[in-house]
Amino acid sequence: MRDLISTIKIQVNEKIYVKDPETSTLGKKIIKESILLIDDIGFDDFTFKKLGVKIGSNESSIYRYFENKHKLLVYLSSWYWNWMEYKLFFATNNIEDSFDKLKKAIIIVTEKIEDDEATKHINESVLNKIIISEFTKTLHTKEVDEENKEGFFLIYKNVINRIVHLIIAVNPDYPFAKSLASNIIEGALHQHFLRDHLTTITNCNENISPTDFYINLITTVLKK
Amino acid sequence: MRDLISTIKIQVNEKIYVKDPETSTLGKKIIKESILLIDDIGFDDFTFKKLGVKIGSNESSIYRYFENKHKLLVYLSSWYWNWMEYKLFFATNNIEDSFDKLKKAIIIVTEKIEDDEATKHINESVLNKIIISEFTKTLHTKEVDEENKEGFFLIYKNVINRIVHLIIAVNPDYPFAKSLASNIIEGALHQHFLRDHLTTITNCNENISPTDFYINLITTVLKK
DNA sequence: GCAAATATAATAGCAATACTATCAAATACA
DNA sequence: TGTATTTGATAGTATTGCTATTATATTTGC
Repeated sequence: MRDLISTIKIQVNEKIYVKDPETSTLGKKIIKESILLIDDIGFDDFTFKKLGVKIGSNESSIYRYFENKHKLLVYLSSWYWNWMEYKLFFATNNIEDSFDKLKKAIIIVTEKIEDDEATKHINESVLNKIIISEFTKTLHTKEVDEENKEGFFLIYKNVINRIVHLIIAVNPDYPFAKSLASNIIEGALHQHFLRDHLTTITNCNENISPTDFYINLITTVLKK
Repeated sequence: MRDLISTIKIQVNEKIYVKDPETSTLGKKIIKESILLIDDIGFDDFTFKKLGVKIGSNESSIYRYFENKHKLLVYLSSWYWNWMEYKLFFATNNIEDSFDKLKKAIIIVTEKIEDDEATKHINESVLNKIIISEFTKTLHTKEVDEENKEGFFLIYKNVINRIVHLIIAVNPDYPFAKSLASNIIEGALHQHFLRDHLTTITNCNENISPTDFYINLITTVLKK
């Protein structure tokens, strides 16, 4: 799987960037270092000027790759969910039993991420931290409907739809497969966030993981 | 209940504001019109300058009530969750059966909000729309840990804890009461958001509500 | 009813943000 | 080697997110 991911190019909607950052060393540097800088100072305080200083490049050069920092975050998110979809595919591909398959998928989308060494310019572990704390901001804008029409969130929706199909395979009579799937994806990020910051309103800690919570949830909810 | 709410003053942590907006007409105007303006143009584009123009007041006058727009949003959120807690209390107070009580509570926190005419300077229906699209931004900042220590999110956590107690009353053996409660509160906002913007990844629409989804969820999850 | 206290408005100003434009220098590539 | 493309450097603009100061209302306490 590691080798497969390193050869398959992660596809991101072309409208998200001005120039594809995968096509140059500066572009890859922008991706790599923006992940570290956003993790470090937070997306709200992140600017292209600061990123320029960090990578020893000019602000205006970064604008040649991304219109603004919002689009960069949408790009990083798309990259993350695309990578997640590959992981899902390879991890569940050879499982026969539909419930085991769903279970494996839930583990993949809710677990804490370790760095995948196959992608040298992206640290998935740090990217996962960004997704936990910043992903919601890609959706919660006044432009969400336009951007949705442009296909900015297609990859994210693909991941959810993959889970939807697995849920239906387990229990075709369950009437809320889509809501359950979107709830688990969003909810897992939220439980990770609560574990890190608002510890009194989650059961998740060093011993109990969001994965435990959601595996228990689907087991009872989809029981026939 | 309507009368009770109009007499009980909604309490908000004093550290959130510079001067209590409930103590003056300008303060109340700031609250009332900021809700409408944030709903109109979105929190990201909202500025004190624009609000000043809208209420025919000076930017600097608004700064005497709130340090910045983030604090104003935290204030509006606190007000909302405090109001929600009153609603929860009065709606569940006289119910004996623990499951009916929980069910009623879930209806209250997940349903679409109509304006409560008892509070003249706050349109709860519009405030609910803001909470759906902007509440997550109060938490997802680099300052979340400090602000949590200062008690900025106490009222929000109170609402969740109230649900936690109701869950435990229904099934004391269920091991994820806190995660379930925080998932439902956050998840319901998210399902409302998806219904409005990303309709393909939710079952919620004009006929099926987030309430239906979560009532079904607790019914199966907490079954003994 | 008047003085004192307080609240609000008006204006100015400053540093940072979020860009755009232009031109020069470096690099790639044919 | 010449040309195209990419990057860097510099400058500039409108807006944001404030703070400070002073003037003018408005409230209140006696």
